[in-house]
Amino acid sequence: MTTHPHRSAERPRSAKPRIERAALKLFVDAGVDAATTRQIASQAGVSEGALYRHYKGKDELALALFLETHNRLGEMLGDALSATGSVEERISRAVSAYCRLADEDWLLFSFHLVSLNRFLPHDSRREDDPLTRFETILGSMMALGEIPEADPALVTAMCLGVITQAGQNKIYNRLPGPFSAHAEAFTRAILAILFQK
Amino acid sequence: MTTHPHRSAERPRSAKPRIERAALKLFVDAGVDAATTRQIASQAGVSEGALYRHYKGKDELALALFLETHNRLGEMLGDALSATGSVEERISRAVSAYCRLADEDWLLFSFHLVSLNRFLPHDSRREDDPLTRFETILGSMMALGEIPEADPALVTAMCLGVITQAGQNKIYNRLPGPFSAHAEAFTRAILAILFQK
DNA sequence: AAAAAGTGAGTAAACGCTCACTTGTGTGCC
DNA sequence: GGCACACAAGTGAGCGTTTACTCACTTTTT
Repeated sequence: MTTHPHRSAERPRSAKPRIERAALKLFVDAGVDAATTRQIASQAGVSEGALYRHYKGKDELALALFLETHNRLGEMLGDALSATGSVEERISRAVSAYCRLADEDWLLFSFHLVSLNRFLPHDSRREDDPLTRFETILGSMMALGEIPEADPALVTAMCLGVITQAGQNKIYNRLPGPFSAHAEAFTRAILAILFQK
Repeated sequence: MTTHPHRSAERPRSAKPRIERAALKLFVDAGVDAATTRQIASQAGVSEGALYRHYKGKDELALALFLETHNRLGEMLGDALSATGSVEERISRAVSAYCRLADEDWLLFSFHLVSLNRFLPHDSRREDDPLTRFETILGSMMALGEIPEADPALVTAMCLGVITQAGQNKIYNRLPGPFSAHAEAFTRAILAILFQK
């Protein structure tokens, strides 16, 4: 009677979450390649073999953790940006949602940020990729005359850079406090880029 | 008589440059950890031992290649931003110099961009760090009333993000052409962020 | 002829992963 | 309810492979 199908998370029913947290921490601090399966198991307080009951291997574990954020980000951006409302409102909602996701689980989020280089090139321009989503929607905003015409790929990069670089700097401890604290500043900066001159 | 103190680069006097180019390519494509010394040597067309005549090991090689860009960037930003002229002129010069550096040796530049995560945390807030340089100068611009007051750390992140994310996207082949082609757009975006509202 | 650069087989260590085994957990049967 | 059973979860010593690096030696440069 210690385990039910819908038991809440009072006591760890399995080692899986602890393995994931330990892996995340090591992946962010040392990199996926440098973090060893032994370190992950040790940090999680389980044996090395336990990892392989839940994942085929270290790479699959890393990919799963990356996609957890990546896919949520893709959906979230799609929802927020294609909703109704003015451009200002839509951008503001997207930025807020992004920041909320970051604060909700900063470790998971920062792993996504630092490992984009590892996984994104393989993610060859999927339709539901956050970057592609943003670019597509900016393109349609331009076509509708809601924002000035420009190179969508370039504007996308510049707008997203406002937030991603802030995230990087937060990882380097150069930006204190919750990420959401800067949501309004991000929104205004992005709008300034979109409507510049 | 095939080698002089100031012989130009017609024929490789040593394997060092070829090792560096091979390492750069592998480091960018696969990551520093995943690239093996055997691969580097093979790609460079030399034996594995040759690497150790020029560097203590793989890590030192990677760090040297990183610092080559990092230090130049630090000097360059200091020069451009602390020069005379209007804010617009100084920002424009800094951006142009940054883009020129990128185009001059894109491989070396992109290695710097993708490996910031590996080396910057250890680079604990050096005075001549590009990021710190930019932040310091933005702070003094604010103190002089040249740009509106704001959190310098946050504004620095947002401004640099405009360029760094564009660089990342160029690495992912999402931005064709030379990096300098976007210098003017970068400058305008940064100025829009600085002078927003 | 001395020094620097290059060679490549060899080494010790570390890695991801396996597997025979033990432990824990929920289920059907009486 | 109690018990045997099936299966999922966890263990950790051990395996094969790969790795960064060394070193005695050869070649090239000055």
